[in-house]
Amino acid sequence: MTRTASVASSPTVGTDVTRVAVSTVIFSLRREPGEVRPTLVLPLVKRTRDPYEGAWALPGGWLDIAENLESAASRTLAETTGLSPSYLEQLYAFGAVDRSPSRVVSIVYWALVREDISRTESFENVAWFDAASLPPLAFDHNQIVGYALWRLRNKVGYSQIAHGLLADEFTLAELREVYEAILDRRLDPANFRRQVESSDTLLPTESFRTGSHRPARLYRYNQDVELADRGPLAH
Amino acid sequence: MTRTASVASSPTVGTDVTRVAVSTVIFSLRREPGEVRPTLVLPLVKRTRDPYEGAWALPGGWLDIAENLESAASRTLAETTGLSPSYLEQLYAFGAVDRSPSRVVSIVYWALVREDISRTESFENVAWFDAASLPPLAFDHNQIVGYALWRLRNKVGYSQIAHGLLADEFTLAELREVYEAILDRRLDPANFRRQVESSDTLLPTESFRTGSHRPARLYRYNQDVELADRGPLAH
DNA sequence: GCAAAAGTGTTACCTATACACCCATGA
DNA sequence: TCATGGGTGTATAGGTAACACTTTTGC
Repeated sequence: MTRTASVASSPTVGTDVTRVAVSTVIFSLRREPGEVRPTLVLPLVKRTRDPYEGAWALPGGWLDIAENLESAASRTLAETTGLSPSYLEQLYAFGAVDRSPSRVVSIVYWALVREDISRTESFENVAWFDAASLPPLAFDHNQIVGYALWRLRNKVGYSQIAHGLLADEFTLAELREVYEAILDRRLDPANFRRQVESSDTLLPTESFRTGSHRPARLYRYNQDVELADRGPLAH
Repeated sequence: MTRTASVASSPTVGTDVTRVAVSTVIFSLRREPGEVRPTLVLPLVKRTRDPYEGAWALPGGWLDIAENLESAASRTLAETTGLSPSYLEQLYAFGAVDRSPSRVVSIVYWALVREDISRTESFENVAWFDAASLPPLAFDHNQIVGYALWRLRNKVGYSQIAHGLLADEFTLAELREVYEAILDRRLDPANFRRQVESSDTLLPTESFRTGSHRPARLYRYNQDVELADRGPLAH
């Protein structure tokens, strides 16, 4: 099934006011059959009108007058990808006067989507890109993605956020590969195991992933601990 | 000299659109003559109109159509306190539908001002409060200040931000007292000295602060290192 | 058996912390 | 000289990183 990604239309007010948009940098993981390590990918929308017609841009839309910021992020995320995020956090408010021909303040969120459901539907005008090698994007969106990547790499170091990219059950090697893809460096399997086991965030199951060499125990994410601190509104 | 703190008037558009405001949580330090340790203080503005008329609120104002976000924060900060900040960083964008009778998205910044210049002028309708014991504020401003305090305490742990509260030259004890006031706990003077000396952020001078017991060497902040990472726009 | 990944043990090193101790000044 | 803060030395504990080693599977 193919749907058309919704394209935001301008609000009814004129261009002499500041308009508020909400965009989201959506990260997921793709494991190519031949590839050794998974890669970080994100969905972009091809613009169908000026400015930057034809260029790729972050999914987003105008903030509705009766809509909370995070609701707008969830809504535009669902409209673009048909997915619901496992993690959603405000990134930054971009409001430079010259970032768009008309005055637009963009409240940007960033999100994680689990890999097992991240390719179930495809939408027109939407494509997934390798986060490490993006084309020139519309507006200041390259800068925004760069900052989101920086935040993700930072946060993976002191929170349990990597779980947000994995399916329900996973091996320690799979979890380590997520860290390696985000941080772009190898981690010692032995030390990684000890660190993550001592953090009380994993629940071992009695199942094993078999198929190659010695079977690896499957773990489940401990729902009792938050993935990460999501800001001032996460009480 | 006494000036009147400017009170923002509504933009010319109607109430059926989302308006963008910019507010700032401004931290400074006050050393009471009798007190042992300095306390963290912040300026608030008494509202002169509905909603929340008579209540204390964060300094701020409406975003001008041709004004960058950070410029608006600097402008309202200067209008309220007559000061320019030693540090200014975006905190968060607050946009819940019910946070104000009309729809307002507030881009909130937080700032540090040096103590030696933080009381040079006084403005009507402005008062400085102990950051640890605030009265009930207008809108969601108590929540906002709480988050700013959390961010300040966090950032003081991994950046050189405490220098932003001190004058040009200072002793290690004075710097330590800033940390103690922010973190609200005592720090070992010996270990504090070693940590800060090994971080390459201080330049020793040949001057000494005298007047009590053994004179203490004065240090200067090393301008080569940034106070802290200020976000995606600080290139 | 052999290769390779799963999983365990051991060690070196670095940093945070606690605290004993000496130094220099004002009163 | 004594009290007090400035400043140095040192021992300990906890955590990170490197890496040798054992276990268990597929082929």
